[in-house]
Amino acid sequence: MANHFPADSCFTCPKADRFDWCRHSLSGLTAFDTNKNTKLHARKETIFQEGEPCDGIYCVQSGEIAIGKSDRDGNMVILRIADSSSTLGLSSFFAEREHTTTAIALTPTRVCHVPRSAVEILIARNPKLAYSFFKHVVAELDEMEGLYLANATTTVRQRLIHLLDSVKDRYATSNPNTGVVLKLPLSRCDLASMVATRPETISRTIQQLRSEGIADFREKFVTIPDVARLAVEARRTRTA
Amino acid sequence: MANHFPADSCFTCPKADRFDWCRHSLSGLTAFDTNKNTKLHARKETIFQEGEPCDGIYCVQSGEIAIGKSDRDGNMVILRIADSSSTLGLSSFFAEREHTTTAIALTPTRVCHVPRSAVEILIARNPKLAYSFFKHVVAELDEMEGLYLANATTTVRQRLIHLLDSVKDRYATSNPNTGVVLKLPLSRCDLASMVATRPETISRTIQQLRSEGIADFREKFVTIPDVARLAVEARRTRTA
DNA sequence: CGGGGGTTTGAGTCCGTTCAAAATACGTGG
DNA sequence: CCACGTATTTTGAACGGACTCAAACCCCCG
Repeated sequence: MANHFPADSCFTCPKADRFDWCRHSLSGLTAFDTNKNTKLHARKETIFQEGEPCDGIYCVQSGEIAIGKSDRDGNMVILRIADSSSTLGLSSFFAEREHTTTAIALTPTRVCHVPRSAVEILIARNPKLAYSFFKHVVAELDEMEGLYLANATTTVRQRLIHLLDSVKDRYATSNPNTGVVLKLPLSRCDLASMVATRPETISRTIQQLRSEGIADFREKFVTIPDVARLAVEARRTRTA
Repeated sequence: MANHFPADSCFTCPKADRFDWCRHSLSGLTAFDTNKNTKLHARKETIFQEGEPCDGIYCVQSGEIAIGKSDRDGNMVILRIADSSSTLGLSSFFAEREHTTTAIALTPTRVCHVPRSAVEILIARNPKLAYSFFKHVVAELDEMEGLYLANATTTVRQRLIHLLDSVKDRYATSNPNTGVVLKLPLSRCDLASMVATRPETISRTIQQLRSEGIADFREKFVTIPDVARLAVEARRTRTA
């Protein structure tokens, strides 16, 4: 499982620009350092799971993490993707209850776990921090409401295109004259979970997008000849 | 449109037990009273709308309100229903941006609008209040994640049954030996929006539930012979 | 009594699912 | 570094749930 080793110090946080909320709370960081816990997770490893008690928050230093939720039959959907700019577990932390989602590493990942007590100390010293966290959660709520709506009113093709559009900046590798090339940390199954459909359907939809000249999937690389077209195509229902 | 009249005083709030966050903040209520704005909305009236600037929060004193979101083509889904125990607009308020959802009265409704300045004063006097609000938003996020999952993995029939199950306490009118009777403030169109489908499908599903003896819809009244069965049936895919 | 919105019913179609098999990628050990 | 076994992905065919469009129906209100 996860690789344990001496915790990183917040004062030498490998994340160059730290976390948005962290930048403004440097004075309280010593509380963090005394209790922190840094772990390395391999691909597919679980960082935390639905139903597990939540005893703090997670700072993602590097890697890509899928945040998902599954029902009793084992069906799983990916709600969002967290990366090195993310802080995980905020909602469960503030609700003071078990995790309601599951976090799984999509790539090798380095994560700091900060226990409840340390977070509370930090907030006590800097009350505005709570607002910063609050805004994170609000953004997630807004995101979820949008996802829910999109899922109810669009086709798989539209959702997949929209997904590409929404991650095009995050995963762009190069921009030669052939168009933008994305390197997705997602398998076809992951893509399926993200647009709430089945792998078979994703496969077929990918073929369709290729034939339409919208996006060309090769392994985990996606070539998009005309990025601007994504936004347009995301609204079209008919294949025409 | 909405019926304006002198604002209610928080000190004589018609809501007997006040709001959970309000109960603990009585000392700051004078700030509210100076600026508040009480409105009466008729059925189908809009209380606030997506894109509108958010300049405070709303306390629902009485009535039922649909919180929805719609896309550019006018498709609308109902995300949740607010009633007299609800405070509206918290997420937009704390995100400090326009409303991302629309609130429409399902029944005649009495709502107090509390401007931003007043809320801020109240929070300043009682910082714990922010946590109370925070928890509200977290609960909504959790709810949305669950809805999203359910929508992706269940049929309309399952979702409708689950909906009945989840509102059975809120709308129960009587409990004669014929079973529980609910009085829903929802039209068939509203039901459709709540389970993310079309009115026609709701109509057909209702027929199905009647023939299965699960729920009998008559106008806005729903008779449920065996409430315990709802939870069971909500998991069954096959009609068998 | 005559609209008119909401609801129901019907028929046909489509998108996405399901199940099954073939093809391809991938990791692991020799 | 290659060969093999496993997992993932693709392809195919058939099915089914929900949508669409359209018409009939019904109830409420004026």
